[in-house]
Amino acid sequence: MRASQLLLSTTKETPADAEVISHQLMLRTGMIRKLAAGIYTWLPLGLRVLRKVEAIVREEMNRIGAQEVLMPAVQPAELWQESGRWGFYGAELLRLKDRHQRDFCFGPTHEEVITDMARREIRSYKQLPATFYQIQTKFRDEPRPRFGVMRAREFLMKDAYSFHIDQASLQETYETMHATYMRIFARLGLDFRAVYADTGAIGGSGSQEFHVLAASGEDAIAFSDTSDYAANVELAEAVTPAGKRPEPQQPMRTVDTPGQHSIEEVGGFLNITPQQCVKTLLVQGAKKDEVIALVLRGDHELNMIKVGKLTEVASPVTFASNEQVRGVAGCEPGSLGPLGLKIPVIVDRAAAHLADFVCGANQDGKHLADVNWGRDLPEPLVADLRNVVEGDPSPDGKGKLSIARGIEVGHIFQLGTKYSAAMNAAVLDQNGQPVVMTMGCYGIGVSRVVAAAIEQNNDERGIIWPVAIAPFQVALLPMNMQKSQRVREAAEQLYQELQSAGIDVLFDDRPLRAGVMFADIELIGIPHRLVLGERGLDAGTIEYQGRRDMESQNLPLSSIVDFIQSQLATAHA
RNA sequence: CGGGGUAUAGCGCAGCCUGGUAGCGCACCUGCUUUGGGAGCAGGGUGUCGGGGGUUCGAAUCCCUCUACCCCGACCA
Repeated sequence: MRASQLLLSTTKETPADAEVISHQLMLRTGMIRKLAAGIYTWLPLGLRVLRKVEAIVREEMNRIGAQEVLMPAVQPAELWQESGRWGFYGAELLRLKDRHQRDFCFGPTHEEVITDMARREIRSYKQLPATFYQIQTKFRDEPRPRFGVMRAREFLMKDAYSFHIDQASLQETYETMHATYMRIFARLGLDFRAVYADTGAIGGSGSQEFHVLAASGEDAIAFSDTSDYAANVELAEAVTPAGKRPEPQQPMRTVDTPGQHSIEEVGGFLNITPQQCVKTLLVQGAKKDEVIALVLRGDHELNMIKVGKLTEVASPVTFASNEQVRGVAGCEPGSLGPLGLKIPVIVDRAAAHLADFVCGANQDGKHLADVNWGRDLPEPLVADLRNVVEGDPSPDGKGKLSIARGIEVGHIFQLGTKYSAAMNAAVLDQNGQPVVMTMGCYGIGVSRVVAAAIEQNNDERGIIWPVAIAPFQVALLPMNMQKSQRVREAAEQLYQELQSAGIDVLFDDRPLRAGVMFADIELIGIPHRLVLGERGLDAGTIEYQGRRDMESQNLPLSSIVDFIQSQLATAHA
């Protein structure tokens, strides 16, 4: 494509409201423009990238025999009432009324529509298993859209749904899909991890997320340094510490800690580490007006997902008010401790493994030291309450955990019969008996992938696209083409040759100074750059520089097309 | 939803406190020069100062109100 015919709206300045680098660069390069909060127009440059991501996803879906469909964005309320989600989904569901005052929603996901389609079209077990997918615009009325297309309200998603006669068949397709996702994200050129995950609002049993690793990621993921175990920190189990709990060494004593509240303050004051302290948090119980105490080691963080699943605790997890704390313990939150509380106390595995620890005395300005379970207070009720931390043993027993940040770009679920049972989607089995179909669902955030790729691949000059999804593979920059007939002719000829070789080339034929061209091409992140000038023509050479290269190199003009092809082939290997 | 903030040219901002002329940089248009790393000179304003109401002789500026957007906490691809 000729740059003179491309709407190339690059800017030097960064828009004030863009927080993360991918959002800034997508705006500066002119890939997207905001129309409203969380709603974006894809300009030509951005759409080229989006289409390339789509193409790879589509190819890989087709390769495993998934069939492409296109379902409506606007869906009738009846289907959602049937599945029970019209009431359950909440404010995130954008609801509409038509002129007859009938209720509709703009689809945030398509389990209902596909299940309805399947129950009408699929009659026999002989038609199973079957997988359908679409690449389509979704709308989720996020409470807080941010980071550009990373967390938009309107976004492009590939969603696939599989139907099965039984769990074994689902398991098979789920594993195929897992392998396909691995291929897709590898082909996209991304550094990613598949991790075990919570199932959230979609529901179902088994579930894995695919995360692009990036420091700005909104999720924390834990993975083993020796096995392939990886899980979202929300889910990763903090295992019971190895070995026996140490024996008590010292008698319990009360210490004055005037004005010391936080673990850091108390630890600093008593000259001990946070690992020797426990902290006590009070949350609302599952029963009305009940308060539950949770005890963690001082250096650990509460995991709201794990705690929310405890039968004793109200979900979502809500902290007790200061009034409730005073009512229960007779002190401020900073002096809470597990001794003598008249409410249920649940202790994290690591905290339960401590001996001679420090805790609040339930009396302002005082703490207890050298406290021991089973001696100074009863043996506790123990549960996994905390987020895993760097260095924790891996739950699979192999190696230690590392923590990394990730951007969730894909999620695969084993749904079971959650929707098919609610909507009575059944087929006849060998015996002519109706059997409710078992389902799986599989999503990829196509527009989010674009942002994630930038988040992972950029430098101070701009984006560095993986070749597979770059808007153009090669940029051809003629120097001073307006003045030099020779450069013009050579550039036009090379442009034709590159195109004939099937290379996606951006020919910068704009009448601009060299510096402007260089800056633009680097900003928009084209992986390979060719610079053609008088000097090179005299020597029969052309200047080549990869986007990540420090230096350019002069190569023979006669074989440059072959050279570029070999570069592109290497990138795909 | 809870808490905080912003709204002035396409973008980034000043002006507001102390009411009186609409301003700067970038971008954009015209001309000349320049031409391998975001050029220089000269000329050009493209604006409902977010909307509505009020105070005033006079409002970007003061008051009321509405809206939109952004940031910090509970969700998701």
